[in-house]
This record gives sequence, C-alpha cells and structure tokens, in this order.
Amino acid sequence: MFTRLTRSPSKNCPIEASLNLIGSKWSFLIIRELMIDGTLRYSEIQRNLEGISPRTLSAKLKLLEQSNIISKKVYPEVPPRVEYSLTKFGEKLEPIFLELKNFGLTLQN
Amino acid sequence: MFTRLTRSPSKNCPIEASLNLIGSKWSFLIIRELMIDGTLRYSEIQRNLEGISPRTLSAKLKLLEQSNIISKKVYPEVPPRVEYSLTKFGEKLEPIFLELKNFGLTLQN
DNA sequence: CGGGATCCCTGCTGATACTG
DNA sequence: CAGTATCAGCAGGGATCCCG
Repeated sequence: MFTRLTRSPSKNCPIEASLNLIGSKWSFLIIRELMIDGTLRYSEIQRNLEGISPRTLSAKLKLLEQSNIISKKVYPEVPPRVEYSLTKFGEKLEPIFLELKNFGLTLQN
Repeated sequence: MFTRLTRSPSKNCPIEASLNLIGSKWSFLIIRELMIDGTLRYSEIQRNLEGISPRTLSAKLKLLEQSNIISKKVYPEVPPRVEYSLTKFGEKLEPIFLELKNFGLTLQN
C-alpha cells in the first residue's frame, strides 16, 4: 500500500525518534511558540504556556536544545536574561506541524 | 515567522488532537502496520509488534476505531476472526508519517 | 482466537520551595 | 530572572488470568 513506509526497529525508527521530540505534552507547544515568535525569554514561554511548571519547562528546553532544535543564548547580566530561539534545523519541523494541523482540523467530536 | 501556525487553546487544538491519536507509544506502530499490510488480524498485529500487551493493543485499537482511523470486521466463525484495516480517513495520516520519517532521518545520535 | 478484568509498577508531570 | 531540588500524584502501560 504505502511503499514509502517501512518497519524499523524501535531503536532507530525515524518516526519514533521524531515523536520522542515533539510528541510529549509540552514539547510541541514550546516549539510552536518559538515558531510563531522567533525568540523568547524563559519567562515569556512560561507565561504563554499557562500551567507549565518550571521543572517541566526546563526539562523540555534542555531536551530540545540537546537535539539542536532550539538554541539558548545567555546574556551575562543582572538580572540574568536567557533567550531561546528555533534553530535552522528546528525550522525543518514546520511541515510536520502543518500536516498535524491539517489532519487535526478534519477531526470532529 | 510561520504565519500558518496559530496558538490554539488546548481543548480544540488540531495539532494536539492529532498527537493524541498517533503520539503515544504504540498507536503509530499499529497504524503503520495497517498502512503497510492493509488488513491484519488481531493476532497478526500482536505478533508483529513484539512486546505489546493484549490490554494495550485492545485499548489502542478501540481508540483508533472510535476515531474512524481504522475499521473492525468481525467474522462470525469458530474460532472467531477479527480483521482490522485502515479507513479512507486513516489514509490521510500518511503525509504526517512521511514527514515524521523524513525529519527523523535527519536526526543523529 | 480475541479480547476483558484485575493488579501492579514506572516514569512523566505537577506543586512548591529555594538559590545564583 | 532563570532555573534546581525535592516530594508526591497519577495515568499509561505491563503481566497475568480468564472467558465466549
């Protein structure tokens, strides 16, 4: 049927790898914020994503940074300022987001 | 930046709705099996997806059926035979899978 | 064969308090 | 301001048994 899809063992399945990055509850929301606004401070993300705890936000930011999807810039000031932005690599996620949105719009109930 | 993306409240966010269907550990694997093979029996899916428990498989199949992504056909035989297949609607997930695969292939580590 | 019922367990996540 | 530390809760998922 869909010959461009193949079974991949879990350890190096590209679909699973992608979902590990964007599939969890907050990850895609963080990425979308940065897709829309370009660059945001930690506190701005926290304010935009109502309800996220600092612990979870930190963890997700760290994961996304390690995966080179977002970049972190620290300004040596007092009080500290930290800005997050989408990397060029992270921008490659846009087609996925658009497809997810397209499909989601066709769902009812 | 990405003007085709907008913030949507969680309750009717299309991206979140899509991820709820395919983002969990086993859901996308079940769908991919049916994308590749077209129609499969319960036991065939269970055999292909090594490690899935009957409880989880049942739950995921039920969810996907309720969302009209897969369809279930019961043959009144002894022993019973039940076949699952992707619906026309479910086939609309293919672009998402391909984009997820494409992106996943560009990830290293 | 295709599940449902039950119990358990782990890991993600939340809440809160605290610090450089 | 931008996190870390700590504790606790809960839901998703696993293991097992059983039944039509």
